[in-house]
Amino acid sequence: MESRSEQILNTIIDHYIQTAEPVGSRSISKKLPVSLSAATIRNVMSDLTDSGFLSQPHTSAGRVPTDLAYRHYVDRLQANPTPELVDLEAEEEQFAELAKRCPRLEDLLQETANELTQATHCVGMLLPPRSGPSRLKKVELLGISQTQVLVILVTQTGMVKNRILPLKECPPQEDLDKIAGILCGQFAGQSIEEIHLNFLERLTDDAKELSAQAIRIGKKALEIEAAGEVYVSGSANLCEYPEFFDHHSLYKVYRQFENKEALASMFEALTKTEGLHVQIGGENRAFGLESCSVLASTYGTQGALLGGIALVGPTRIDYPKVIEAIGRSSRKLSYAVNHFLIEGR
Amino acid sequence: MESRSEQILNTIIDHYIQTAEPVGSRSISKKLPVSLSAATIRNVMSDLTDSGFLSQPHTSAGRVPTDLAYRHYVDRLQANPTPELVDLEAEEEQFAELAKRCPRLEDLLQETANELTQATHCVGMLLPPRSGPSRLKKVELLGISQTQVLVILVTQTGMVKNRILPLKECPPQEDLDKIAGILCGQFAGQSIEEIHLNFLERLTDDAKELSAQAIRIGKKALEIEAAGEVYVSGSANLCEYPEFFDHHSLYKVYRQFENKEALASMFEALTKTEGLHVQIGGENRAFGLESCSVLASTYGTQGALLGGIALVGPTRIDYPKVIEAIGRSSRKLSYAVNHFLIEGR
DNA sequence: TTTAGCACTCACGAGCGAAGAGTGCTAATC
DNA sequence: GATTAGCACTCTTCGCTCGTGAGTGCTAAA
Repeated sequence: MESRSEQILNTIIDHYIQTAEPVGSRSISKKLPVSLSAATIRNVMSDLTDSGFLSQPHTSAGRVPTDLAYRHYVDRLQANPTPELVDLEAEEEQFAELAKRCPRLEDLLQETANELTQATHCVGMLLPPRSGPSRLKKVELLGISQTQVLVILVTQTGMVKNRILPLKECPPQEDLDKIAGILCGQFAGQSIEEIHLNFLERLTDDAKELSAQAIRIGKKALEIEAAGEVYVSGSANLCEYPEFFDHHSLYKVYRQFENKEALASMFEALTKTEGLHVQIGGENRAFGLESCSVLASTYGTQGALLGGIALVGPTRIDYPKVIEAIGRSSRKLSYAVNHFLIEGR
Repeated sequence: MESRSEQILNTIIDHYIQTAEPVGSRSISKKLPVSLSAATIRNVMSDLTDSGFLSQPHTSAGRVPTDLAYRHYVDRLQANPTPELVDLEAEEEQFAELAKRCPRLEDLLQETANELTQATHCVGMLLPPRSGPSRLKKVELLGISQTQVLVILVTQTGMVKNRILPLKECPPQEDLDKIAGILCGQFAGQSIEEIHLNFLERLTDDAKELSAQAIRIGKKALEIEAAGEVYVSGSANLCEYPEFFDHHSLYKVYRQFENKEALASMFEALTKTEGLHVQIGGENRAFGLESCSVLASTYGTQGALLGGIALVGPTRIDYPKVIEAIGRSSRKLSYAVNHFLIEGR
């Protein structure tokens, strides 16, 4: 793809992102820095249509970028990132301000997601950091009925996870306390994930004190619960986009937003590797969001708390702006997670 | 208001609920059990319009019920409740099934809300039971940094609440354990609300052991956190209703659904007294939902866990059906809460 | 290779008229 | 006096036509 047609394509995309209307050759001719007649642009546009970068709603209308065009546009954007004017000091200050307002990590995460959706007019999604890699601080076992034990795990970052374990018969509270004590003594300071993987191997020296049932309870207690909740914010924003004025397409998207399994699997796919991931239109078919673009970024660091943040909008999203915004938020969240890690040590 | 015009009004409402189209005199004449000509119906409809029960989109169109009409309709519905064919045994069985699937109270609540939204095509809202009235089982204090204490409260119903307490200086863990131990010893089995109200009076005999700071921590630890999260489910359902095809009205409503403060204050207003509450159209202006009807019911019992469940739909909602559905759900949730109370004792 | 010119296409909006649903009023009927 | 039939009237809706204009594709000249 030679440079001139690429330039024209990008101009078309920019224009379409602003107006949401099919773009004609004349408006591009006026907008281009080099002087080219509308006829020339038309020839190029015709070629671009043939190669699948543009499409026409009808024969005599202007052109609309296809998913492929956006793909190209975003790839170029990511290959030549604009030198971001990041004022790290100012950011850190802002963050300190935020951290003061939100004593709990969860609140801070939500607050950040809310800010992001307001700034971008997209729908924000937040995957809280997985507790797996964070280190155990305390285990508590409480019998709450003849057949149920309440397990409370506290991590060194101050996260509290709890679930109820169904049992055939619940041992007396003293035994539960003893099991919890042994688990704590042996595993505090280790990552929950690791403990769980090698539970039996690690549990050797004090194991004789424990009955088979106790070992079973201990092992179950440390099971990491299913992938966390996805927090969705700003879903009303989608109503503003002309591409979703049609209530049926809106319905389809909103349905997906309630399909927590789909969202979780989306995040799983998008946070496999660190950094920013952009998925455009049809690339999201697996998650039922083929009319949307999804931009996702990880935050935190591998091995520590790793979470994900994503923005969902129409494919005609303002990629440069949104990419910058999500970058800033992801830095903010990384600060936050580190902050809580250090403070929580 | 004499009986005949009331009958006609109710028939109009029923018809409008089904079709969402202005109702004409002829269709009512055909639908009424007694035989009346369209002209007669017209006279009555004209009177009803004068007294504010009906309105006309334009002069030559049929009539549409006003909020006042729905108010009448619902009041009559609640005054003469249809003898519900409630098969309590079957319900209890269904509930047992559900309880088996959802070991945690929270999951059960959400699952029930989801079922309800699917059955009614409304938006469901759930206010989890307030923890205030439930009895304390355990208090845990964990220092997680130089200036922060993590407070974990466990109730006898197996609810775990946690928050981080900012402090000038965090005492050593042994002191925290001691404080927690004393709190537990003195207050276990009492309702959190009560403890908090009379904290100082109740804390006498062991108080000498505690420093001023410890007492302050203890008091703060038992503070009931702000009104809980409201869980919203099925918001996509609104897209299906013709009254929300206009994207702007949809936007307004969805905005409100994200305004958690408004929702919380709505629940506060609607769960002040036990039982079912119906708020129609303009009656919801304070919560920004003047284009909707809200049906809310409490569940659980005063003094135990009291929560709320609500359905939001267009004012043209199928009141009889939805009232029955919410009644069933509220019974189910009350079972659940009792179940968890008894099991958790 | 680029550009000017031109014929052609097609959505969009305005304007118009017929159809139809529904009303309000009046006069006749029970 | 209530009810009803009849009728004129209103107003939306739908389909139709037609002009407009944005935009295209093609061709021939620069």
